[in-house]
Amino acid sequence: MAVSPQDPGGGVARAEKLRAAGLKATAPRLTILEALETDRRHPSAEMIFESLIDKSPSLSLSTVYQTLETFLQRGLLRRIAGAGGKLRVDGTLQDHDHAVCRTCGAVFDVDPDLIKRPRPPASLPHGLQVKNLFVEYEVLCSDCASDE
Amino acid sequence: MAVSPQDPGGGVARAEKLRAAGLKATAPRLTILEALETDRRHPSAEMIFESLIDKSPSLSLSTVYQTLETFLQRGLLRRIAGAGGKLRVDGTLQDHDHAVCRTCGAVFDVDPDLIKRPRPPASLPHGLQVKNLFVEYEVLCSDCASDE
DNA sequence: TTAGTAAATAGGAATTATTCGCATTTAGAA
DNA sequence: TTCTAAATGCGAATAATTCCTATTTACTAA
Ligand SMILES: [Mn+2]
Ligand SMILES: [Mn+2]
Ligand SMILES: [Zn+2]
Ligand SMILES: [Zn+2]
Repeated sequence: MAVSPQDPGGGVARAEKLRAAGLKATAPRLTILEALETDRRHPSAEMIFESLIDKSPSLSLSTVYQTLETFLQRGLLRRIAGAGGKLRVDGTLQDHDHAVCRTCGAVFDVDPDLIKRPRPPASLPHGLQVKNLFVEYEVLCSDCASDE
Repeated sequence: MAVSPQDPGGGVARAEKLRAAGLKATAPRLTILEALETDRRHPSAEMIFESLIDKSPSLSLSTVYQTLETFLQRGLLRRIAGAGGKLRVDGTLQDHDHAVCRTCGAVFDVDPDLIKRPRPPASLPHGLQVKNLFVEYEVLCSDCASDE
């Protein structure tokens, strides 16, 4: 993560991050992790694949899917419900919310301090254990606002 | 909606509801609307189709999809992002939140008064017009909590 | 170093969810 | 009743994701 003179590009740090999560530091995982750290689009699996295929011609889309799933399970990543329900991911683990354009599905980051977020109860009726509370804004982005 | 002695089953009221929304009161729409009023599962298109196919053997799945889309556009319905992002719908327009089991995808209603919901700003940076604010609980349901 | 081994990958096939195209039917208007 | 735009049913098409499995690879421990 931190880029030092001894580790240009942060590759060693990434490898350690993977091992710390109990994962082998393989080439596909390292490239995907790097993409996640730099890609601010809240990309889909396909978007990640497309962004890497030139540099890593042997990468396969199904590896991207698998890797994202693995990363999600290890908490290296969070999933966003993009418009239409397709998988979008966010490599930024810092606390923040999302705004999704109801028309084009674009995802925007929202400062979490913009609203005072409610503190969720630890459990709900029917024995539901609360793991997380999400706040999502349904918005109309400026592009989509024009033609409507 | 109201079931009177003059309208057993509420069929006439439903037909009026459709016409009031500018839609033809067709047989598929009437059955789907009824299903939506009574099905508390937050069903998918397929679930609705399955629940109706015996009573309406000529109903087609693509009509269910189309009808849901139409109802969504007219505000007769709301869409929920079920687990994995598949389409789930909620015929209950009353204000309430949802809890989605991270493991099995089951959807539960949550009393909106459980937390004090933040009031969203009318707009966000980048010219985003806020249309709606959703609060969603990510939970572990009691079934899924046992085997984990 | 050098095997040995379990884990991970590539690539294609399969599955699932959803959408599309179009010929036929139908609700509601006239 | 007749007419017509709108809605439906059906199958084909597409898109997203998952599955299968032979091959490769990262780490282990000798
Ligand atoms: Mn984000
Ligand atoms: Mn509900
Ligand atoms: Zn937009
Ligand atoms: Zn569950």
